[in-house]
Amino acid sequence: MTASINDVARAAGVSASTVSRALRGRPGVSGEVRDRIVAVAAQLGYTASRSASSLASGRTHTIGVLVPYVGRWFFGTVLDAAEKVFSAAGYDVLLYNLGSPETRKRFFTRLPVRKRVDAVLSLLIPDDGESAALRSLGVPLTTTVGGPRPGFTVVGIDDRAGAESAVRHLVNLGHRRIGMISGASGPLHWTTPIERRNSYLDVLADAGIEHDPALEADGDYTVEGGERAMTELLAASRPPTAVFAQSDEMAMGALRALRRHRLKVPDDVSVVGFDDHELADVVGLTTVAQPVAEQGAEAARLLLRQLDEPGAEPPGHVQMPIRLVLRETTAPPRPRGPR
Amino acid sequence: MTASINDVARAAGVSASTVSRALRGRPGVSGEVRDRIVAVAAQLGYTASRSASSLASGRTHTIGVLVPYVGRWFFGTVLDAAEKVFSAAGYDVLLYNLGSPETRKRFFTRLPVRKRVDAVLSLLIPDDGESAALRSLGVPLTTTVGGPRPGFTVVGIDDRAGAESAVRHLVNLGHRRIGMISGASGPLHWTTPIERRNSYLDVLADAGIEHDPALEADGDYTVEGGERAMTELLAASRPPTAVFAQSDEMAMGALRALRRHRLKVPDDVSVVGFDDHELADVVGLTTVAQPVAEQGAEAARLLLRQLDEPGAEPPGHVQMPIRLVLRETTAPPRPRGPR
DNA sequence: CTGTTAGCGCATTCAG
DNA sequence: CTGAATGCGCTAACAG
Repeated sequence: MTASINDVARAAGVSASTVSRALRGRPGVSGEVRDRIVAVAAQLGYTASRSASSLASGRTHTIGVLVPYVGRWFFGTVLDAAEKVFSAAGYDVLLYNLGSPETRKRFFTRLPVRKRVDAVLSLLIPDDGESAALRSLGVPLTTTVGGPRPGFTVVGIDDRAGAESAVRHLVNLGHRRIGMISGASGPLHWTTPIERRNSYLDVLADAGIEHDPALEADGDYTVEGGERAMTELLAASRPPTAVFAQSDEMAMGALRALRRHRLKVPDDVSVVGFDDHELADVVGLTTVAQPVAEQGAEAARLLLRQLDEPGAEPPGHVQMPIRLVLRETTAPPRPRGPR
Repeated sequence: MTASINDVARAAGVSASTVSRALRGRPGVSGEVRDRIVAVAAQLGYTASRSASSLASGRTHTIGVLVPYVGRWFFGTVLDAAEKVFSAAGYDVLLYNLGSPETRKRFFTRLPVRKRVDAVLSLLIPDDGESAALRSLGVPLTTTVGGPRPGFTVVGIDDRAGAESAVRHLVNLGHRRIGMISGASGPLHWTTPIERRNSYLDVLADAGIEHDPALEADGDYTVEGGERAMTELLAASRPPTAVFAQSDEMAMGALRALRRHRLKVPDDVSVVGFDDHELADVVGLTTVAQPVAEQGAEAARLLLRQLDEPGAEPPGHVQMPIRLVLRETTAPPRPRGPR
């Protein structure tokens, strides 16, 4: 079997406690003894068992990260950045991929992170029951999505301002029939699509444009969904001349649908997305950029700070900047004439 | 604090051992008592501490997953699928994002998974030293990349056949100046780019086409790298009329470079990628499709099987099918005339 | 500065 | 079928 702390203690001619202290850099060990212990440990390939040390100390040096879809660009990017911060600080990451309602439900009823993590970073928005479950863990909680929540530190963006800049851009170009592809049927309690929709409605109202329900479709936050939604919109009696997609993935699906219908972008239809996906530039997509990796990194940092300073009051809500990136999928509507 | 096994035992009027047996579905507990214990545990919100149970039993119910870049589509997709299989079987996932040489080195010297996982799934190719370190863990090992390795079960694709189908497709279209964008400067011991390059050379030789080193460039497996590489190729004295990119992300970067140079695809230059990225269809990219999520799921299943049947000899190497997907970025070269 | 003594919470003998 | 003891490997409190 692999070496235990007692093996190291014996080999170094000291007690187990001294080994423990020495290896964790705690004070109370003379330099000479410490060096010897470190050398012996290295030579034996000793690593402390996290299970045992967690059990004894109550600290796990592990962060639980909850993600709806690791395969999705947005979440993968946030996770990547957050993991780097955690691992640099000596923390391991326990990953929970909670995309389907069943896995999600199972997670929150069994709560496998109990007694297993020092903190939780949630990339999904917990509903009230789920929030309560998480709070019952008694560890710091942070999320990168949705609005402020009691008991959570949230790092996010101003969704309303982002959506507003997108829709206003289309209005300013002269569009009057502006469609929207939303991501409404996503996870429960996902307020993002609602916020973005509200902005959309506000801008239309502000511009004196009457809202047409036939110009809204659900794209489920996926490429395929975006394609379906765009196809739906094109089937309307008076199709839109511009579309705001609530995510770049849906916008790309919309582009695909438009291409299949032999419609030119932006000549026939303008499209604006949201996220600034790494491939948005490849397809020339105009979009609302948000600092995705930075949100993950910042959320991780805030969580670590709470671990370091248990007393301090954590920040409730941090907002990162967004900005509209103009590319080639938006232009003024066709002068007039029949489509 | 949160309930312990003794709290449950006391509340149910039984001993801790009975609680342990009942909750884990072990035989030796009467139905009536079992029901009572389950009810009490649920009511108290009891979950066994993984640390304690690992320490006592030696089993962690945790899988370590090593990933070079979680943010990349390929790895995110593999991870997503693998995690679902693991969690469905009751295993948690400890994620290690080992993109940079430093984090990678630290991981393999400190080996934080020691005594912490029941098995390891590596989405990166360990070099010899790293392989030895992993083998020293004494747990089943599986990887989804690279060729067969002693001590590992590997689930992958036939890289040579994949690259061959891509390059042969270009040759069959009539191209003679065929460039390649490879991903050579990736992680150490990453044999994939080498295999694919060998195929490229073989097909050229087979078609009687002389290999021109000026037609090869390194794209680092990223969109930006692909763009840079394509720009390089276009600067050659006799630029290629077709390009094989070793990944879709690099192919998309190449498309961007071509667009910036006002070159038409496929009229001026044909492009074929590798992977069948979820957005390949959006940009109409011809590519070699590989079953990405399936590889993750299959690798996870094989690992679980080894955990269930410790005696059985694990399969050494499983190959998944690839296929060429024809879209709109490939066509015969321009008839003749000056470019 | 160092060693000794107790658990951390659970799974696993072994008795009964 | 059930309970009492024992120890997993480590850290923390206490002595010295």
